[in-house]
Amino acid sequence: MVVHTGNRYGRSEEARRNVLQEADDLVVAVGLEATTIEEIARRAGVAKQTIYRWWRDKNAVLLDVVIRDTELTLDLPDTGSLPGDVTQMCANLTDFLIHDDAGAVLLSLRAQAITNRAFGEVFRTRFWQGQVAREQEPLRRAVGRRELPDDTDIDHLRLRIVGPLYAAAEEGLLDRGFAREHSRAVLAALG
Amino acid sequence: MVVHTGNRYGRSEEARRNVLQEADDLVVAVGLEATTIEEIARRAGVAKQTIYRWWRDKNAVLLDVVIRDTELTLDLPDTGSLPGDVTQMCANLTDFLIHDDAGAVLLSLRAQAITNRAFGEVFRTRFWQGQVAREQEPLRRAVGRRELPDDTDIDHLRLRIVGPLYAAAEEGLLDRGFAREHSRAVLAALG
Amino acid sequence: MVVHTGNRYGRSEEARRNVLQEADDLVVAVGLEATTIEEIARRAGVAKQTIYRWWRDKNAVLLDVVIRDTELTLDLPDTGSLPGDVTQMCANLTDFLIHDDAGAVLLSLRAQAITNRAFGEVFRTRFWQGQVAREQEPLRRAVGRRELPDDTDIDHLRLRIVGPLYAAAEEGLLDRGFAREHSRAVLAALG
Amino acid sequence: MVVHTGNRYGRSEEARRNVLQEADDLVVAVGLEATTIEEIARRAGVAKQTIYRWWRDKNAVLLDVVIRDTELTLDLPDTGSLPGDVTQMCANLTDFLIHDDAGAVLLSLRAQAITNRAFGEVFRTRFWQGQVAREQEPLRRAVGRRELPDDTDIDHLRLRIVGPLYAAAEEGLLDRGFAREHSRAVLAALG
DNA sequence: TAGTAAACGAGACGGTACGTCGCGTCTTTCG
DNA sequence: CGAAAGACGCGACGTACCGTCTCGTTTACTA
Repeated sequence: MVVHTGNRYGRSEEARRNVLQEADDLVVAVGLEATTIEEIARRAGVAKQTIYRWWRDKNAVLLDVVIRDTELTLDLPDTGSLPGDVTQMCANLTDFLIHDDAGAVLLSLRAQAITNRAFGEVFRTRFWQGQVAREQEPLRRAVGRRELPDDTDIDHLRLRIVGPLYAAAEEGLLDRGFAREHSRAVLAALG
Repeated sequence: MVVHTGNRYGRSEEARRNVLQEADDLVVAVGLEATTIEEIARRAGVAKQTIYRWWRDKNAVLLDVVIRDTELTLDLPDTGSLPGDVTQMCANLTDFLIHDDAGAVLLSLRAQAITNRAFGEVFRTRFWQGQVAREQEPLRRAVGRRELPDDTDIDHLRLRIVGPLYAAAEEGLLDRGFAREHSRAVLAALG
Repeated sequence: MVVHTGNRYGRSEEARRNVLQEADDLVVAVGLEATTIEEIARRAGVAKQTIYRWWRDKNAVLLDVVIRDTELTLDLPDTGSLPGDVTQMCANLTDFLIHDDAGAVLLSLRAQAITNRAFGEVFRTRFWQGQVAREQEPLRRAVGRRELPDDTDIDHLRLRIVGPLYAAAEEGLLDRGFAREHSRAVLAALG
Repeated sequence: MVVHTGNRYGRSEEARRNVLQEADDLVVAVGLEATTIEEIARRAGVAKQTIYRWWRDKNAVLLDVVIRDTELTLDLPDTGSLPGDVTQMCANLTDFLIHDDAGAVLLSLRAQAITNRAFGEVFRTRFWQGQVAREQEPLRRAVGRRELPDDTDIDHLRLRIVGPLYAAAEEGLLDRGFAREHSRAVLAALG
């Protein structure tokens, strides 16, 4: 594979990687609002214009960070049963939010989508719809397997599962124990 | 009550009210990030300095908006039983988040507390701790009444109750039906 | 006289003076093209926005430098005769172009008016028309005194007088001797 | 003559011609300052690098435009007498400055040499010294013919002849009538 | 007649300065 | 002495060109 350094045939892979990396680091270090394009550029050893050439703004850069990392982490295998899938999903999401730098970025972007309308639209279209679909998948499969009734309100159930996890993460109360306990409680209620 | 217009005897009540009102309106109209102190001042017919004299920044103004309105709305009476309290709390919170302008501001500030570290600290200290206490109250009372076991993890339960509501509000899926259905499901799981 | 430092009742005199001074110095030091607004601001201890608040751009700043200094220097007294006036005018213009920092700025702006169309328009309207009038004045007076015929082509004569001075200044050939010799030759031709 | 389109054995004649042509046109159309290398390249159908391969910068391109055209136009024949030579020189210079596109470029570069020090040096060395020599030539010949005294200050006389023409051109007052009138007046003064 | 090396088009890159926006501070004058 | 008005220093924004670079193509001579 040929690595381009920036010419008519493609952008610089190195620049792209550095920008994503430093943007991620900065958000983790100082928070999203204090993160600036100029500082990302400075730390990535990249010209500001190189960032603007490929991304609309700071949020778009971070969206790429999240998209890259979530697709690796949050696409979960079919364990064959609803309890297994839900437990797995809670564990995965928890690990991502707590241990992965991109998890912190995700929480920030989810917040940014609320305070910035234009970005909210982009966030939902480019990322959140997919994330919602990922979160619905185990439930749809369970309906297919007759583990859940046909008329199950998928979104409501989905929010009962993940809502507390996001809320706990925002309050700093999320950890693996919380996730374990939570999936147990949710599954008990379904039983 | 004497209304000052700004002199040696105290601040102008009118200015204070206008600022809070216009700040609220602006957040609802254009979102928190697009809301600026200069525009608030312009629309409130108030000098920028008058805002800075009484509030640290934009977020502090909005925090006052939320504090004023939550204390009226979300302090719920003791209905005498856990099911009644939980149902009431979900209904109240839902109404606040959906129908009250200050509810939109609250969602925005909750988001801002994530992206802006310094404000996060203030938000937690000045508002969120109180809100958490309000949300815990029905559960503590239920423990007192022996409706819940002594070793109940209050915070976990609290997040299982309100987490989905906040998450649903952020996704635009929250309405009274959702709240009713949700409190029913949560209570069933506790039964 | 009250010296304002920047408030609703007027701009900061100090800022204005510093900007004009440093702009002048910079042009003399590094040339007009290498002079930047950012460097002027830095050296004047002034915010960039403060410059943009009062001047359209770098050229406008320098135009003010020139206007301020030419009006003091180049408005010449009526000596009572054409030879006296012309000699005086050549001497004054020469001294200004050679010894006054603003003279260097004038030569630069005269050049800038050629390479930048929009500024050319401003330069002619705000300064050069006045300068032309000043240069014509002695000749008009001479016509009034019957020292020159009624049908004298004022502009042509004016350019025969000052054209060589500007050209010599641009080539670095201008000095007091040149000016003295030049006015003598021009007057001899008129005699 | 072989026309190369760009290969190891030489540069592309077509590219060279197009660049000079479009640079010239652009300066005439929008002025020197608004003329950019990128726009020249775009209009000439040439890569930016092709320009930088052969010229240091925009000014160097335009200097070539002027050099090419002045050498054709401004090298004047010996008419045999000072009056003939001076009249001819004024007429030629006037025609060049007014009717030839390269004349507009020359006025711009003469201006640029003032505002940009580095280019000023290049301009003088590569072009202006030669132009000065061309302008001196008729006067030197006249000294040789004893039409002018041995101790004539050539440069001063030269500036008295061409200075008003350049100044008039810059003010938009130059035309053939002005040139004719001017050479007559200058010669009368010498008579 | 295929190989090869220079010039080419295209355009991404690291930079610098631009002109704008909003921040939070300040000073003046008025009521 | 609080308020209106608004200038100020500051810092980040997003843009425009600069001059440099690398890529893959074209083309004229060479072996």
